[in-house]
Amino acid sequence: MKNAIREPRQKRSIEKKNKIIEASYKLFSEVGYYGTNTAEIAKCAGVSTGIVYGYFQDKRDILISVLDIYIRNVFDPILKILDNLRAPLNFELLVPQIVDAVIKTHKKNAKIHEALHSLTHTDEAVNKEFISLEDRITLQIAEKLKKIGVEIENPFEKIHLAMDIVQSFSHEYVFDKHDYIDYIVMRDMVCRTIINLFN
Amino acid sequence: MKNAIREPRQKRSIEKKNKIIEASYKLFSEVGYYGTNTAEIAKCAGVSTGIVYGYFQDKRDILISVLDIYIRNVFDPILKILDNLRAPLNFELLVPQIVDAVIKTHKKNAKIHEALHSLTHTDEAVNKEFISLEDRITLQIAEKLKKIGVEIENPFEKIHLAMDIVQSFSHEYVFDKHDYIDYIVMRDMVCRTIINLFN
Amino acid sequence: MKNAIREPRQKRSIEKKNKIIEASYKLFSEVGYYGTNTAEIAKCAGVSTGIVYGYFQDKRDILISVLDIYIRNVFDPILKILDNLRAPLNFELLVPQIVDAVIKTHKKNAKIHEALHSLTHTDEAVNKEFISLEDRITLQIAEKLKKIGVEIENPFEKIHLAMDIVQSFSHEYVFDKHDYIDYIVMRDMVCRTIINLFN
Amino acid sequence: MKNAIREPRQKRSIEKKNKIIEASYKLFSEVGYYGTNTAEIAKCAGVSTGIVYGYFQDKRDILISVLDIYIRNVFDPILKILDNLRAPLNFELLVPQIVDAVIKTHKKNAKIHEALHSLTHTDEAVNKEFISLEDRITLQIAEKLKKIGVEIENPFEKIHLAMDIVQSFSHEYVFDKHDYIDYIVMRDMVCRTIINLFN
DNA sequence: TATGAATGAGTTTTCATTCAT
DNA sequence: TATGAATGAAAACTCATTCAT
Repeated sequence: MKNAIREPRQKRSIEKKNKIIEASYKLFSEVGYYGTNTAEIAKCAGVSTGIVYGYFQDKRDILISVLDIYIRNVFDPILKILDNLRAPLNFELLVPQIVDAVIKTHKKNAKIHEALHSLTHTDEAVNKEFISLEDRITLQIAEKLKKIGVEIENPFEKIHLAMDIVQSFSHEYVFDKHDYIDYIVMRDMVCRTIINLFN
Repeated sequence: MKNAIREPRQKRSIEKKNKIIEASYKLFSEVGYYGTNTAEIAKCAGVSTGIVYGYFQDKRDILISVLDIYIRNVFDPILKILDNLRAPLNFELLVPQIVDAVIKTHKKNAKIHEALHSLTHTDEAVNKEFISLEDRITLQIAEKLKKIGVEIENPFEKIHLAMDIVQSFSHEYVFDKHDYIDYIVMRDMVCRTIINLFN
Repeated sequence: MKNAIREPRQKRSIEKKNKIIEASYKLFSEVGYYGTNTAEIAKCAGVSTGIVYGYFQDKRDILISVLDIYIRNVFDPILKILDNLRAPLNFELLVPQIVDAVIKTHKKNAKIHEALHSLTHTDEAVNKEFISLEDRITLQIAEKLKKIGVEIENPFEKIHLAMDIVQSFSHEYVFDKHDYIDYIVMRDMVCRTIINLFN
Repeated sequence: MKNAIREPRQKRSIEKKNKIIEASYKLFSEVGYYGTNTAEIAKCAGVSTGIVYGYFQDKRDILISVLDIYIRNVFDPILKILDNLRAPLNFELLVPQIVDAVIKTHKKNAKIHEALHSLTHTDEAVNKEFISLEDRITLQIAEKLKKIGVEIENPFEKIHLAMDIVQSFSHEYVFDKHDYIDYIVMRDMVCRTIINLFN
């Protein structure tokens, strides 16, 4: 039972563990996983290097915790939206609301999203977590729609496609990379496209 | 004149440089940039570790060369399609062809795409190269459409959105991550969506 | 008065100190001194890491306590045998008894013996303790023999040699390392050899 | 094929690898395996820390190489003695010669012997190597005796016991630990004991 | 040009010991 | 006395880059 990881129960400890996760979140966002070292994490969290390994097995274990936080940050707003969904659905009103919500979430999480998503290629656990996130979003939306009596042909494919579109658009929108694009126009275009998809 | 990088003129030298790029391409695809070290690159290319620094400033410089190749691999098929474009356009026929072409390209390049794209977050030059690629694709398509007399409202936004959709779908298609998705159904959905966008 | 080590007087304290020693004894036996860390000792003893330093100066100080116990475990059976020694000695009967007793002791202590003895090379105090143990065994046996009127030429050398032989044989016997050796035959050989030494 | 270990072919490289082994041999002898760190090994060998890992997988791999050298240093003199053995054997002359030879070998190797032997407890490979050494010595002696026509009852047990006696005595002799022992007297006693064993 | 051995700063990780509670 | 979280120095090991040949 070497290297037993403290599962902190006391408030102070939990706070310290969270500080380490927050520091890592921040640093991974800014300079990526490979650009961050454990000494910097410790320093940024205001703790010693040693205690980092009191709370986490290794550097990758911190990554997983950061990933957890990220996943929650992304998934929770979606759940909230779904909770408030009532029949009959007015897609004309609903879709823009959702698009704006996703943009808002993405604005807050874009950098850590990039940092974490860039690891899907080389870290199977991270990859799985992202896939699972997509699965959960798709399936929960499908379930909800069915529950409130909205009949859709090929619901999984439609929802998933819509999600992909909103996601990649949000990314474009947030990073505002191309000066020949009018992102307001593009936003409306995205909404229209998705509305058409569901009608 | 320290660190003067040879611009190889002799055939043998050019071949050697290409071998290094190919080896890197392969290794970056398989285990990513950070998972590859220069000794492995040299070994895989069949050259010495030292000579790598005869052809490249540093490891990142190899990355840039690999990126160039990748960009060309992705952009060339698009150029070819554009070259063959003649008015009047039949979107019903054209869009599926393009979608399938992008899928085909993506099948060949998906892994290196991930490896390289994951670096956009931390490497500004890589980031710019990806943005520029999108710019060039969007603008060239727009130009071509104009040239052959196809009038479209908000062409940049439409083309860019279409590109985003096709790209993210191709990624889904190639990695085939979700078992509840019928990717054939989804492909048709993507085509339909894009056709609607342009009509 | 920094680092003042408590000499535990209360019963509970003495018990706690003993628990730490026992835990260390066990762990040193299993994975050696360097393979054991103080956190494990504390955990195995059911105490906090901090209090270990209430009873011991440092990790090495625990080692010394473990060594003390070991020395006692080895020396006491010998004392008991010596106490029961009465003239005239029948070496034919006595030697096998002693050999079997040493084997028995060794069976119980072989692993901790190895763990501790392996430190004689780098820890002078441990080394001295082992030398002193041999000294005391040799001298006490010599004294006893003299006391009961057994005259032996070069008693120290003989006793010491006999002790060495019995010890190294016990080690062989306990670990049973060589399959081409019949350890029963070897045991009789050892007894015979020692009997001859003293006749 | 990460961390490929150089198998040095060039003379300079072999020399460097040997230097590292020699430095380790020296340091392990003086302060033991756990008292030596790789930086010190490198410094003592006059090389960089990095190149140590060019020649060896890890620190333990150096240990194994040191062990190999030690084994050879101990085994070769025995082989030489065996080679020169001719019937009829005069044990009265032969045994003292062997005892002195073993003492001589031990004088040269006692410290590294202790350092390496202390690891048998925690490193199975080291343990096996020591057992194998004893096996080879015992079996080769037995074989040789048979070859030159010397008939012995229970040869393996006798030879092994004799080896144990000589070994533990050599150890005593070299470290000269007990001032009440006359090691010259003890040496004769050892010789006598072994001669009796074989007659 | 080419080799591949060599460098050494930098990284992750461990653990005896201390200290706030 | 007792706790166990916290410290930080030190360890093993890696790898981009250089350099003697």
